[in-house]
Amino acid sequence: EGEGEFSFQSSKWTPEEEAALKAGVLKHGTGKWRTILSDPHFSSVLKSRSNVDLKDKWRNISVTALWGSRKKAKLALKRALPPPPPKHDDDNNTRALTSPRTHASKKSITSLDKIILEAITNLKEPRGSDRTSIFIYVEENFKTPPNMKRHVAVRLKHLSSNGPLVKIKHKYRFSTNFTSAG
Amino acid sequence: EGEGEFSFQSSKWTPEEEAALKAGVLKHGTGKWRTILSDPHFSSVLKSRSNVDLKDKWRNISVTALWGSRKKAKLALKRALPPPPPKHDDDNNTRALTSPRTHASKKSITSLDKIILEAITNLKEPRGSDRTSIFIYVEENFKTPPNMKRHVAVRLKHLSSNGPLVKIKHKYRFSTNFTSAG
DNA sequence: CGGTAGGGATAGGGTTCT
DNA sequence: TAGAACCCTATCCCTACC
Repeated sequence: EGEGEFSFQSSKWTPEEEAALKAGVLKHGTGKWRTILSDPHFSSVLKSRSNVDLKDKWRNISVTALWGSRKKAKLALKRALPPPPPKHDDDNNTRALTSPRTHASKKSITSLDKIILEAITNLKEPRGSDRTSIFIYVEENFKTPPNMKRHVAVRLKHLSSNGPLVKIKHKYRFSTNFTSAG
Repeated sequence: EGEGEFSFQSSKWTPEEEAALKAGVLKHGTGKWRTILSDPHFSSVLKSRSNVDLKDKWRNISVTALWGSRKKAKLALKRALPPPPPKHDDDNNTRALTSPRTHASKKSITSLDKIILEAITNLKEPRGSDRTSIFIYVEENFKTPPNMKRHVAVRLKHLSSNGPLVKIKHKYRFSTNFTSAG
């Protein structure tokens, strides 16, 4: 077909299909797309989908689930960092789906408190940064032990109770942000 | 708090770049953004643009130059269909009945006059809908033959001269809108 | 080319900036 | 309000690999 003029077949996933996919992954595991499709329990709902469709959709679901809290932090990071080099052709959307740059350049943690201050400074959020943004910043920029969040939370509490940080309570939000006192 | 922020170089498209884009579309067709970028004939001029940039720019060009009122029609459509259906699908063929936006669900044309009236009704434009809005509505919601516009124009003329439609002439515009008489 | 993984491309809705 | 540039997400495509 040489034309293809106005023919799309963009078929959005229905909630039913998505539920079937999730159930299928629960039952058969990820990476078993053809198996899920062949399962008579899901095949009726998913009959218009291919195994590749399932794989792609599962990827999307996973990515967006991961991002719930990351998105805000990433946006803040983006704001805080100077504009990237003169926009080359790999500067399109696809990078968002891959791992954030290279983790090879992460520094080792030396002083957690200094790192926290660095995060808040670099995030440059006008109304301070909340815990999650700080977590993400640290995670993205340093080699972190598995219990980093707890350590950071402890230090945040300490730094704000008798240190250089100030807690900001918002009228319209439930989260508490942190900012420098000085 | 006025911090000297980071100005993003809003790289405006130069006439050369725009010409290269148009030539590229002529040569490779729309939707071949990466191909256009890879074409040595255009890559030098467009080297600071991404495939997504090309797509976006082409959309801007098309909206303003070719289809001035396509946007208006789309906005009207959006206005007209605000409450996405209460999610109420039959078991027969969910995909065909949901999401009027998917082109896969276009109905076959049976009665053009009825379709025209449906368009005007659903577009819900307070001052009636002009030809182009109606064209777009039909194009978006039905499988159309290539000469749909001419057919619709003929029926519009007929329906307004001795039918249920009323032509509205505007003081400040040159276009003529149509609305139901009843 | 049967199936999967992952990079990549595209369309279209949104957002930001002016 | 509008237009241009740009961002975000969902979907689909391509290729390497086994």
